[in-house]
Amino acid sequence: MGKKSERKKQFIRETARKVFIEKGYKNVTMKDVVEACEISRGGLYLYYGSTTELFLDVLQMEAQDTDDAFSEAVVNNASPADILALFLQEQKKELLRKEDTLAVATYEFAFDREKPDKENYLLRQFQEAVLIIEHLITEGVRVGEFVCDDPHAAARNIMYVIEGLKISAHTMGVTEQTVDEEMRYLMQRLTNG
Amino acid sequence: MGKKSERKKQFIRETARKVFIEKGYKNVTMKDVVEACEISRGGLYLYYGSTTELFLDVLQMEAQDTDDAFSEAVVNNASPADILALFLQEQKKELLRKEDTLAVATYEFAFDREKPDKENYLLRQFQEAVLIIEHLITEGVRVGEFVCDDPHAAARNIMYVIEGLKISAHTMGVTEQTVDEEMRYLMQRLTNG
Amino acid sequence: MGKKSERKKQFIRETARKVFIEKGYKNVTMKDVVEACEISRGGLYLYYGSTTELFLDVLQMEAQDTDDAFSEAVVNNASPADILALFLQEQKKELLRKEDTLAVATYEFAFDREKPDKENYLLRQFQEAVLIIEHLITEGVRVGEFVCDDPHAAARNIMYVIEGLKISAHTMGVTEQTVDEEMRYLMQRLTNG
Amino acid sequence: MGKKSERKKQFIRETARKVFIEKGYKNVTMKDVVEACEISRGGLYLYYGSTTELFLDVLQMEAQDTDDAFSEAVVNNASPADILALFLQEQKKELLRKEDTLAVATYEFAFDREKPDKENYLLRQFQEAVLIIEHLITEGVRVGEFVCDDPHAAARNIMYVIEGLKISAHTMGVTEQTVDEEMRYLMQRLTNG
DNA sequence: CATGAATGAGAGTTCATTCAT
DNA sequence: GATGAATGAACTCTCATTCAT
Repeated sequence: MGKKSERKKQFIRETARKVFIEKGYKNVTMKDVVEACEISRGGLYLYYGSTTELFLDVLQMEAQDTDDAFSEAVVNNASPADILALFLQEQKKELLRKEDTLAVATYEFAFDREKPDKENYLLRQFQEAVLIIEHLITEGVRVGEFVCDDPHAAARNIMYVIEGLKISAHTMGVTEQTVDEEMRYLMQRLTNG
Repeated sequence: MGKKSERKKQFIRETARKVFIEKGYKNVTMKDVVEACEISRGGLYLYYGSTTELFLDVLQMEAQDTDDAFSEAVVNNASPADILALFLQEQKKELLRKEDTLAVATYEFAFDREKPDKENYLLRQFQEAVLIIEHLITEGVRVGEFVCDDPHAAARNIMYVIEGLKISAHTMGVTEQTVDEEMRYLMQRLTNG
Repeated sequence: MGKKSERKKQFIRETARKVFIEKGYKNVTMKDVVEACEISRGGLYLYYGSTTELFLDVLQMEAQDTDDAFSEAVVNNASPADILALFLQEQKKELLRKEDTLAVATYEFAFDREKPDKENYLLRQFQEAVLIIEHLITEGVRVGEFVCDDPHAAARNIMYVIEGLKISAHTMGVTEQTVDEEMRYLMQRLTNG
Repeated sequence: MGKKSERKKQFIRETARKVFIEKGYKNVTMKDVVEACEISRGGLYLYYGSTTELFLDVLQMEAQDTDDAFSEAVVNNASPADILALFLQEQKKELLRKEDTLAVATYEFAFDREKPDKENYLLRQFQEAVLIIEHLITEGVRVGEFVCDDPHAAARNIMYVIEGLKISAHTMGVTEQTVDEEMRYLMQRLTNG
């Protein structure tokens, strides 16, 4: 595949991303993508054989972008507590974003029984986040900002709360106030001891 | 619809429940249900006009059963800490049950745009659970079993952790050990102060 | 079939008549009739095996009623011109009645290829009307009210105009004024010579 | 849709026309058309979304062809009386054609409630015909062929007779002799005065 | 590479008709 | 007689996928 094709593939991927954001995963048909891209049916099949294949590629692209975001955050020279607060703010923003998020599509994809489960994107994201938080807590404890017996357990618990908030945001709804309160709750536990 | 057909409706509902457990929500077609029930195409439509209608009814049945389970638990004369521990054990059991759970179907249903959103089943379940836990914590504080400034916030946090564990169980997987650790973590916070 | 059944059959027939008026012939299903009558599916089949059978019976009932109307009109002792004018007024009223008419259903029925063409209701109605008009014209000529070479041809022509107005009323629409003008046109030809 | 598919659309339209002629309007299903065209189910939907859409297109095609026929007739240099006689002959031929006519389907279509009533095809045809006849009569009066006080009324009356004959032909049947007699009757009135 | 017409499988839905009660 | 649950045939419509150009 030459340079030109790669650009087209990228165009399809990005357009499909919007479609997945709008309609979730299971509701998206190849026809939807064809129409959104304004290309021919056969043209799409040259690049992707199914919506699953497409979504996997979208997900991978997403992962790269997210990794970059993470990196940026960590590169900051701020104190561990500040970075963690920043991280939670990021999560909050993501949580409350109703439009323009792949969250629902990603959940639906994860639910899908007959997908090629090459690697679990959600798991990797989760584990990476736990590692980062754990690291921050450890650092925080070291510099006296945090009090915590078991940084790993604390980090994992934070992530489960965030997961709980995320799924709740998309199923039953959460208010900004609720998220704020939960985030504060998480921080207090680390600072209060 | 007489007595006889009410029994049949129940039969369909229960059979469909198994189908939803097995295939989720979006993957289930009226044909699937027809085949599982071994009735005729038209026969099913006599009772339910769509899988959505069916799922709503399954959900309602589920809610009734669950309510009963809740009641039983609370009726016990055990101490608040014991009841909460029991409750968490129930949640754990539910969490780890991979087969025989409507969890995924329920999530998928909640994601569905264009469903008649009469009342949010998940939200109600969540709020009821928060109330119960809050009550238990308050009681626990009163009898000196728990230490807690803000029982409502604590209760809600517990439920978000459980939600996080639940969705994680169905997307990235959680081990029994992890659940145990999280549950212990939650209890400790209430007892340690 | 006893007295009671005959009454029920009549009830069905009359209810079905309303349904045919409302929905035409082809659009009416046995289900529609069952629902309109508020009887059971099987119950309807005890009396009528199909909508065709039902419509034939409705038509026959209609014919009887219409015959009575005709008789009344003719029994009058008025002059032939008066009776003919009266007849045309009746036709006008029928023509302009948009609701409460079986006209469309009757046409649709006549179009139906696979009906048992026992006897052509429309043809009989038409021929009877021609006979009556012809008779009136002959009488009118005799008493010097009308001038007409060929009463049969004139009568038939009048009926074709009326048929033309009737079908037009239900396909393209006709105004009361148009009908009036046509009716006057028909009468003038008989009186002007 | 390129050139090639326009040809196919035309093929479908023409094939469907035959189906409508044979079975009327309401009896025709998409399946019937698919089978007549010997194409796939989905293939038909590529061109037409419903039998209604199809029929509207058939009707429009028909209108074009008819318009051409009209034009030809009028272009003739014959006398008004000759042209009118020719017109009536055309109508007679159309009237008596039992096979190969869309008349019944067109009536059924006109009866259909819930159709998109963009423009009333029958009405337009009727009004155009009235205009032409009126013009012919006026010309005929001018050149001394016809005697007529009110050409518009006469023209409209002629059309109602023809409508009456047409609907009668398809509901109760008319003989060629009857049509001839009616046509002669119409001409005589214009020539006799 | 790209197109888009074509296919056919399959889901949804409605009803005429039957039959056990 | 009467009921209404049950069946199955028939239709509508949508897409994934292929293939000739």
